[in-house]
Amino acid sequence: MPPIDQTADRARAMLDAFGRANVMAAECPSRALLQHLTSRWGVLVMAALATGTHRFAQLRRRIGGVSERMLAQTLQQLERDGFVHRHDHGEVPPRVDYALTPLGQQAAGHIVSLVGWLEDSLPAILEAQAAGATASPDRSARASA
Amino acid sequence: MPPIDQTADRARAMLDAFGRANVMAAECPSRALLQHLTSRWGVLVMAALATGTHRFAQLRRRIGGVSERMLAQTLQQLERDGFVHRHDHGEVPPRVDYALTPLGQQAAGHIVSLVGWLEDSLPAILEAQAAGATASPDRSARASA
DNA sequence: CTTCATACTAACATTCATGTGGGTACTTAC
DNA sequence: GTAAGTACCCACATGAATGTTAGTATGAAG
Repeated sequence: MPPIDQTADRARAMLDAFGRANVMAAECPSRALLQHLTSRWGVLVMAALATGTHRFAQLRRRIGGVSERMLAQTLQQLERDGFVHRHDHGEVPPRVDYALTPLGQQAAGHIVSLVGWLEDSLPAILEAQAAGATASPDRSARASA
Repeated sequence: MPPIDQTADRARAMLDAFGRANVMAAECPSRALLQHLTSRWGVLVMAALATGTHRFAQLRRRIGGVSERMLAQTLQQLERDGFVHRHDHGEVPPRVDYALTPLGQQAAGHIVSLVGWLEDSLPAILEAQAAGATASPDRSARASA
């Protein structure tokens, strides 16, 4: 094997830094965006908002396990990225609505399809895990040899 | 507003814990799976493997910024979950191939569509961010009032 | 009058994720 | 002989992520 492989990989990363976005390149802005969308709470917020406008407390109840701090932080992040729109009614007691922007709706579409697939396939996945677990006794093969 | 809203939210989470998977429920197994798939390196590994079988070092070069430790850890996680298949040729020097399982291919499909959309939409997203940043001078509205 | 709810922020504590450096057993290239 | 490549693991250290608690101004419900 010539070093062509390695060189090609590096060249590809370089090229993409220019004209086209590439999440595989660490410095590409798309990498950060992806991480926000796929962050622990980011995915769930996007999925929740995909079903329509929500208020803060409503999201908090909907998404099991989020703390106020994390929800607020995640929403701000997604707002900065342009995926979520925040509408403050300026009333008191506070009333704020969160909704997806057009871009957010597109992103959310892909996210819900992943999440939906996961939920639908859970049984199959758990089966596969169980089957795989019993069929992999070669974990210590190297140590014993 | 009656407390029906809150009760309904809780009831929904409870219900889903039984028959149907729901990522919104913190204890649902699907939540953990989702986090593995959408983890910092998990998404990228899945996306990389979606283009075919790779060797360890090949993945490491492809995915900008991964350390060996994280790549190994991520691959093991995905293998345990049943999304990735590891084939050790048992040769020396070591030679190990990583590929997606059928389930992994399905999951990867959704992931690449998200990633692909992100890469294609990056310009539009950056524009939206810039536009939104200039149009939101009401950050200190509450403090000044 | 007390409590709860709203939508947060700030400070502090902690846990988890991640990076770093070193090591293994062996082969190939220089 | 020396350096590099392979596919990792282990111990240690650090930083980022997350949780916890307290607090704000106000209205509605009990």
